[in-house]
Amino acid sequence: MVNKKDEPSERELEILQVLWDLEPATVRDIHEEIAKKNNIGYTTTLKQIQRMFDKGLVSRKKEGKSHLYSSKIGRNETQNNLFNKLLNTAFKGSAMQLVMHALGKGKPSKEEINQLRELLDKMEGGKK
Amino acid sequence: MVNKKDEPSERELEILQVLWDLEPATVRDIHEEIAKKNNIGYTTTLKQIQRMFDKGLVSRKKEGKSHLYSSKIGRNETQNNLFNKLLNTAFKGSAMQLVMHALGKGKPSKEEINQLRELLDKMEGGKK
DNA sequence: TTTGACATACGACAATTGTCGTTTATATTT
DNA sequence: AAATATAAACGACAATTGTCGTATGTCAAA
Repeated sequence: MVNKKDEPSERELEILQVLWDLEPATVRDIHEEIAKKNNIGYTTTLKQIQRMFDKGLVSRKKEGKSHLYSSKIGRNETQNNLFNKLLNTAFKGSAMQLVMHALGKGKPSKEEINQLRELLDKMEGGKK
Repeated sequence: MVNKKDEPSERELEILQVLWDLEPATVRDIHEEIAKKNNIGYTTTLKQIQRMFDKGLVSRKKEGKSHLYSSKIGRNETQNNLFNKLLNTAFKGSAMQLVMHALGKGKPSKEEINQLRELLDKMEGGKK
């Protein structure tokens, strides 16, 4: 079981996001959240979640007549995977370039800028 | 009618990367580059590129018996799209969080750190 | 001009994804 | 218990993607 490379699809990602905030949650919970931004039916969400269960992306536990779902992969782990993918596919592996890009886009507040400076200081300190 | 999104697929991205470096390039050129990392046949790459042409992702021009392809979307534009997607799907829109993440991963050299400091200074300046 | 060697065109097929409609099971309310 | 409301299970279907195999077109050497 080396590289299972189980990347969640677009919609699965959306569901995971909701789950990370609400878990454990019912399909209804999740669907209502998803439906705020997407005009899709309940059974569509249900199906997606069931497939995610089949794939092992989420776990569940019976509760009354419904199920309570939880994610089996963490937000952080997923961030890592997706980040690395982006890094390698579009930024040729240059994290610096990505950082620059990110800074260029999001306009950090003064506070955040200082926060970043601190981080830089810390990095420099702990190195060499 | 499932999805009419205009984002390159995984393999298409790979092809675009090669194109951005080599364009204009023949299918053979591209394939040989792709084949260094993937064990796939020539016609597979050809098919992908043809589909990309049909979708308008690349342009081409006849040259002898083959075609010379060029990308119709830029590297930067694509970086932007993918970056934004990542930002919104996995990082809840927090560019700062993403920056931190990136810094945590790719150990910047001292020079790069200083380069970043400069960028921060500049940003702060232009922000009153 | 016939023959290779390539390039493109075309069509197929399985897996994945997004989306539903329909049926079945189960809890809740009369 | 019968009726009602919900949730889950199933099964379909079309589009997309990754992968090829085969057929066809074409340029250039024998």
